Amino acid sequence: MSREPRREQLLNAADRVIQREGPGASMNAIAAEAGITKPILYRHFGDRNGLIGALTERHTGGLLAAVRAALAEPLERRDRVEHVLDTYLAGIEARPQVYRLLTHPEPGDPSGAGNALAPALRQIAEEITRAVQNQVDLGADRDLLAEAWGRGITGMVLAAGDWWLETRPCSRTRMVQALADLLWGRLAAAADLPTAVLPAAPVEPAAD
Amino acid sequence: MSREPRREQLLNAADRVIQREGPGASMNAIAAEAGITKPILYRHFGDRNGLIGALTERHTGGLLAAVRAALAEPLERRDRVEHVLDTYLAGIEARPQVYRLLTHPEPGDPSGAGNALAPALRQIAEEITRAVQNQVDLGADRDLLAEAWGRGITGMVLAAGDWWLETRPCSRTRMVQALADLLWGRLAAAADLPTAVLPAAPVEPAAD
DNA sequence: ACCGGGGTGTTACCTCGGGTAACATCGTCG
DNA sequence: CGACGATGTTACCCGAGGTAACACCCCGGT
Repeated sequence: MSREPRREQLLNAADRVIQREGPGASMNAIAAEAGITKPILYRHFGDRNGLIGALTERHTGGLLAAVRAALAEPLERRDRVEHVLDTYLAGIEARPQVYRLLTHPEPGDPSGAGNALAPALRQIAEEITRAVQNQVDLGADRDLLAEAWGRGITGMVLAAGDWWLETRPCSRTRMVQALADLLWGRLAAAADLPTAVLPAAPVEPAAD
Repeated sequence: MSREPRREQLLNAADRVIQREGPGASMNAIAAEAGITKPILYRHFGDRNGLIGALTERHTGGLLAAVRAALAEPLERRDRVEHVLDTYLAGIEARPQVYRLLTHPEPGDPSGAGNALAPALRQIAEEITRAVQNQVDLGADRDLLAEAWGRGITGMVLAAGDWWLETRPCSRTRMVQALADLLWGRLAAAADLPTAVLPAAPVEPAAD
């Protein structure tokens, strides 16, 4: 029997323990869950990043495909955007731990790190960029705008989605509306409030 | 002489080594830079989080105050938004390593982690939320919208800012324009491109 | 029947980073 | 002087990533 099936088993085990302990689960823990010891893991995946990477790719497919499909949906643009937002939120809602892994990988490599967007999210950002480039007429600046917006929208949904998952301030559809409204320029369209000037916000050091 | 001055010296040393090696610099390295050994650091800051926290608070002040000031600027709303965006980008541009520390802390604590926004950024998000609540008339939903938007905008700028810092695809002012345009509903306003339907994007596994 | 290779697995170890214990020193205050 | 509180030290513990060396087991070839 080739290595593939065992690899799958190991990934399943890793999946379970991460589901249970969140990312950051130790290699020992994963090995134990699989009923084996560390060196086997390392034989199969090289190092921790390899394991996480494999695990990631496995789940990225689903989310990415869902988002891609949503981006290609033959809807009015606003509806399409809402559909994409809802798809993402539904994804992170369904399996928080897994998507935490996708969206908040342990830093680990100090090499090219410093990126707010994990690989899976970078793929989503690229998907959005491509969609914008292909679907929206943005004139001469379109490449720059599409790239910046792809990253920006992804980061926006990531941060807002995290907050939503944590605090559950409202239903998913309401959240989708809120974000779509933001992207739809409601910030620009809304009227000023009467007292636009306020008496200087309190400056407490915020003992975090 | 009380502990405060020494604390400052130690923080300065930590600052230097982080400037040089990025976040993730080891306590040993920091101690060495300060010309001392680890236990002293621990006496002063308790643990690594304590040190990083102190370091963070030290720099958070500047960025936060700048953003807060920009948010309170008596400008047209669009100009104010641009001003805030520019302030943030200027900040991360000026001292990338420092702001990497503020914006991408090592996870460390597996407790309430899972948040896309570091403490410093959460403060900025709150600042934005407050500004939106106080300045923009959003009707009944205003609390929810303001909170969601605060997080969302912060995440957007974080992700886009990281990308911009890394690849420098354009000038800062251009980047500010791109993001302000996004927030201003240009995505909604732009016309469709002729061939809105495309021949299914290639589905390569993306050997990341 | 023998042997070798490629899979399985093991124990035991290394390194490095966070964190601590125990001890030594210096200056100041009563 | 003595005591206290800060300074500093060496030496250690622990956990996690990662590796070396060895053992087993099956299967196919000669």
